Amino acid sequence: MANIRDVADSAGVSVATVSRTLQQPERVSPKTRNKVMAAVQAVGYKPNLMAVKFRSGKTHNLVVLVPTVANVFFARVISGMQEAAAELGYSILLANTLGNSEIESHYAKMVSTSQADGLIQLRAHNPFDATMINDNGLLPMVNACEVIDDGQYPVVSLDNRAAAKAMTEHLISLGHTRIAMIKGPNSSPLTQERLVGYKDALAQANIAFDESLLFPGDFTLQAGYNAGETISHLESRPTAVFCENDETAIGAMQAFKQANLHVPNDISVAGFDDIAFSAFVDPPLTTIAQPAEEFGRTAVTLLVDLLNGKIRKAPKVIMPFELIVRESTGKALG
Amino acid sequence: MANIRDVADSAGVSVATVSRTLQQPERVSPKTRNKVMAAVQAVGYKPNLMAVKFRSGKTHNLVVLVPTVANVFFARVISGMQEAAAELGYSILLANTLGNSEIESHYAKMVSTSQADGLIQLRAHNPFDATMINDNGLLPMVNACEVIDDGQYPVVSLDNRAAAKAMTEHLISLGHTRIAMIKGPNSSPLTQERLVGYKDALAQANIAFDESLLFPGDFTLQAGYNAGETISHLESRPTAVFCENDETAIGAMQAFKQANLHVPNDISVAGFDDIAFSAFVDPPLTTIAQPAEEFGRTAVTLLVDLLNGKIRKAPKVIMPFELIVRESTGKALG
DNA sequence: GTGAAAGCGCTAACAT
DNA sequence: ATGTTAGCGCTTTCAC
Repeated sequence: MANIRDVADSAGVSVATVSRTLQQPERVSPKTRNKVMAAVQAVGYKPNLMAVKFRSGKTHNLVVLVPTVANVFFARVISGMQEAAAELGYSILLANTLGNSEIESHYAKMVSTSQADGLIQLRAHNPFDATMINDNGLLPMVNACEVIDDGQYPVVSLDNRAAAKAMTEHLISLGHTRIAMIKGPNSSPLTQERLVGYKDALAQANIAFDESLLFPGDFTLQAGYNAGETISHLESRPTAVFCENDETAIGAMQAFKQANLHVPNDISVAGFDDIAFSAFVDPPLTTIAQPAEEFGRTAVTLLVDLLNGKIRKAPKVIMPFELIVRESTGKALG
Repeated sequence: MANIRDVADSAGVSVATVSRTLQQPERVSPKTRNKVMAAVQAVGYKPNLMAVKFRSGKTHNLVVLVPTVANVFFARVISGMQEAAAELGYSILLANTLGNSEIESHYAKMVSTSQADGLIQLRAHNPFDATMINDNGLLPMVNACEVIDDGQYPVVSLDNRAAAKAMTEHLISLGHTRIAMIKGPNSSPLTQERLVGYKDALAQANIAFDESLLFPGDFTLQAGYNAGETISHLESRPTAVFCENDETAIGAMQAFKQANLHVPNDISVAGFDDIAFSAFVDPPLTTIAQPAEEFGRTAVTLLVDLLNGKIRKAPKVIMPFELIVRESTGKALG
């Protein structure tokens, strides 16, 4: 592989001039600039960016920790990140962590070992341990989607409480009073916040909160199906089910159908996220739309600002949500 | 940040000894080894891996070109890649190319500029252009899932022809003779091969091939819906539809339902890929299961072998498929 | 405007 | 078993 010295020799200039021509062309006379460019072509020079990154101390790599890329919502977030990163001249190092702290730790180490400039975490968990903390204390990280809101790191999140309240209000406005909730893992702050929003709406409508209407889940189709089956066989069945994501809702709907329950006549079902599939299931799913791609774009932009020292203290960005009413929710009958 | 020299000074040894202790501990006496490890702790040393990669000429990064991470099947492939890469000590640089040659080219350049050791392409398109070819000619690449089979690069694929034939035979065995096909983009070799398999099965059963039974698509839910709508309104409707992926099939089923067509009584629907959603739609989808994660693992393993010179000429790996019969396909009625 | 030269942090001969 | 030393390819003062 031709290196910068070969170009210099071929052009009859010094390596410094070649470097300048490539980095700050305006500081080189047009004449030598042409000579250099010709030499670059002639020897087929391609800069060794590993050397550049090493020398400059900037890798222009960003590590992204995703609980699972197989989640359609995260896939959209990642798309947004890719776009923003490309525009800003950064590359994304994607880590599929499966929520495993060890895997997270492994990738987080890339920041402390100068392989990446910063990190984006999509889970409410600090991936850095004591050995990774650098001299200044905090490593550059942005926390998005599911966040730890302790003011240490910039955060991009949804007002999950308000969104859950909006959905619950929608259900209540249709006459439902026994509204079940299929939840995410209790370890997830998302779940906590949404539960509060759900209770807010109940309280506002003077409906007593009933703990027995809460069902466990983990954001998967299967978990939704399992909860749906349980709910189908309940003696005093709720008339509506609010699921914490669309996969869960789709799984639950499937269970209801197999139990010969009609959605929404026998039971209304609502989801969260508005993934593409939700518009194409039968009946189309009522859900909360989140600007997934925007989440990604914002997280990257924030991280790059952080790296460039353009941010004083950890900002907190709240993204907007939208209630999407489709046909899986209807009036409470009977 | 403490560097290797600081550790050496602190331990009272040379930098070479520190390097050896970290890379090949067996070549250092236990006594100095302990001294060095203590010093590493004391000064909080974290090796600058950018320097290591630069110096060693091996980045241990692999670029992966994915048409879209939002595709559930690719998400599974990526999961498999992550796993294998982690085991082999490599990191994945994921590029969401949206099938755009310029974006592909941008990321492919990472290989020729020493930012990554090799590349995995999931689309039938050579991402390298003339400026990227290195002295030896070919850059290290493995082509998986949708492949260009010209013998230049290692390939991991499915026997799409046989799989499509198997599915068509299944439909024929149920008594169907008018079997429509909702296709992928014509530019995709996948589509060509599957069409051949479909024709194979028809010919074998002495059913005339009818070009008017072919409908365009692009692997999305929406395309499936559109084709499904068209098919619903046909005067002489096919009794079965073979879709080139599950998203397309799910979109089509939705259109059939809205046209009051019952699946499978009025029309059978089959997909391809066996994504998670397919078992949770109504009715559950008959499809072809592909070992997605294995695709990813195999591609990574092959690429690493290639990088280590363990491969002479481009191997061709054919992954197994499995026909999954669920309830979306049934006997041809009437 | 251009060149000479010093290193970034590390590995790998080569010596001892 | 350990130390010395020469770079890897590039950027960046500091001279001229």
